[in-house]
Amino acid sequence: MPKTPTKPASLPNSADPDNPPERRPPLSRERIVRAALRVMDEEGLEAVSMRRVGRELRVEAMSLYNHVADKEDLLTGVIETVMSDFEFPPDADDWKESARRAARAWRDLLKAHPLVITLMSEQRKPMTSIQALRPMEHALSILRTAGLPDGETFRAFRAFGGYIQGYVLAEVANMFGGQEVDIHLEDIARLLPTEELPHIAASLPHLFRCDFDEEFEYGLDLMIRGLEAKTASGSG
Amino acid sequence: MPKTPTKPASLPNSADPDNPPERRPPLSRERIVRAALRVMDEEGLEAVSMRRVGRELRVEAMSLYNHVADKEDLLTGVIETVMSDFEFPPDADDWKESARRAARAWRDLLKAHPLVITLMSEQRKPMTSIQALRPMEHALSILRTAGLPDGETFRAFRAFGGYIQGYVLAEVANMFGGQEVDIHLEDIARLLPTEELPHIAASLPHLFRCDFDEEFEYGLDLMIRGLEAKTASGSG
DNA sequence: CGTCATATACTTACGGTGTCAGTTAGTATA
DNA sequence: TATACTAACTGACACCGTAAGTATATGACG
Repeated sequence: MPKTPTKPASLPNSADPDNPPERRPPLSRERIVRAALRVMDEEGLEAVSMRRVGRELRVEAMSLYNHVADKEDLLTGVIETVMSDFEFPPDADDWKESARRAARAWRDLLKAHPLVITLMSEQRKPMTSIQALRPMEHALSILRTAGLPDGETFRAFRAFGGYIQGYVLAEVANMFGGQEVDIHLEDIARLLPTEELPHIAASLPHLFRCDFDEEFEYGLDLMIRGLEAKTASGSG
Repeated sequence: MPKTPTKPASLPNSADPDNPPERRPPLSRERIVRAALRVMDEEGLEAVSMRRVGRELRVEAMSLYNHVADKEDLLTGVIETVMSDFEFPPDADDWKESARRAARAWRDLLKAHPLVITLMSEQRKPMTSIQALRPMEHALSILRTAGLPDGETFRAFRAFGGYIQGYVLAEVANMFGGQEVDIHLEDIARLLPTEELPHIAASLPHLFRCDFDEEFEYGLDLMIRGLEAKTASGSG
């Protein structure tokens, strides 16, 4: 008996006296994307399925397709939404300080949703929405004030951007250790061929108890000093 | 008729006169991992399924489980295999040149298998196999010769490593454009709100026709100069 | 009121996924 | 020859993205 509507479920039923209307707010791309982001943050990237997002909104998976083209479109929306949450720090007098602030803000954003970086890595297409481009515009404007020749601004942006993304990726992915994997790393520390990998062995304590904030600043300093040296000595 | 063995298939049949033995080489973790790497390189990350890898080796998916614990283990193996293909460049007299060579080798490796970077981003666990650690050891040994104080070597490694990974990630993921997406980017160039994003608009030509090799060297130079400045002026 | 159009949510179904559990065949040893 | 072991295969389950079709609520217009 496939067609016995035992009850009209409890869906949008405008005239049902006993139970209240119980109208869910209407679906929208915004609500769907936010739900997907929530699921991603709380349960991981693998958990983000159309069915799971639908359940989050108490809706069947196929209903989502009224608002997003497909799953890839949904994930693109997630990236754009995260980008649009970028908090622009106030400009400082010194371009170096402005650059530092922007870099920190960028890192904070990526760390607030550690999986977007994997998402971007999977999508492999440039970000085109205006919200996603605004932080980039901000960064370019700062680098301009560093006195770079016209064609070099974008190079510097790529260099800084690369560093920030790469650093955070290594950080959140636990690529070279970190507090969260201490026990495991201490195990491998025991059976590490110390004579074959002496420098790694020597670095092990720094691998364990590293202050990521401090180390991030260190690399940032490297880039800024390098840029400074370059602008001082003319175009390299 | 589920149980009529019409033929013993053509599996390891030691005594079959008409058709030759046709013995496939025995399965092994190595062969499986290499097959997975091949599928990944040729058909993308999504294509790497147990069934697909099995088909590659003319074997059912479940047979792979005799040699790998699960899919994650297989993918870990892929990463380790790629790492073990790292080609150590000869050391130069100058540590700066050595660092440059190592950085290039690292980038070359990541670009040879552009999807391993996504893979590492997904795995989110440190690399522990000796092959995977050897390139890291090499990098650390170079940075030691730069005259860094003991505790700073690893920081510098993280900074350089972050830059390289991040740059290549942005490069292969087409995050900020590149030749492969020219047409698409030229489209968005037309409808870019130039007055709202002036610096991006000004950078568009560099976004289109950028020389990734050259830009990579630029950022590398930034880091090296920064490190130089730091070692010259004492511990920063 | 009736009726039609539109929008939006639901249902079904297909071929794919990872992998648990059970089966089979070929080989080495007792 | 009997036994044990290894390494392949088979079937099943619960999930996935999504094409195609169906049902219902709402608004427009008579």
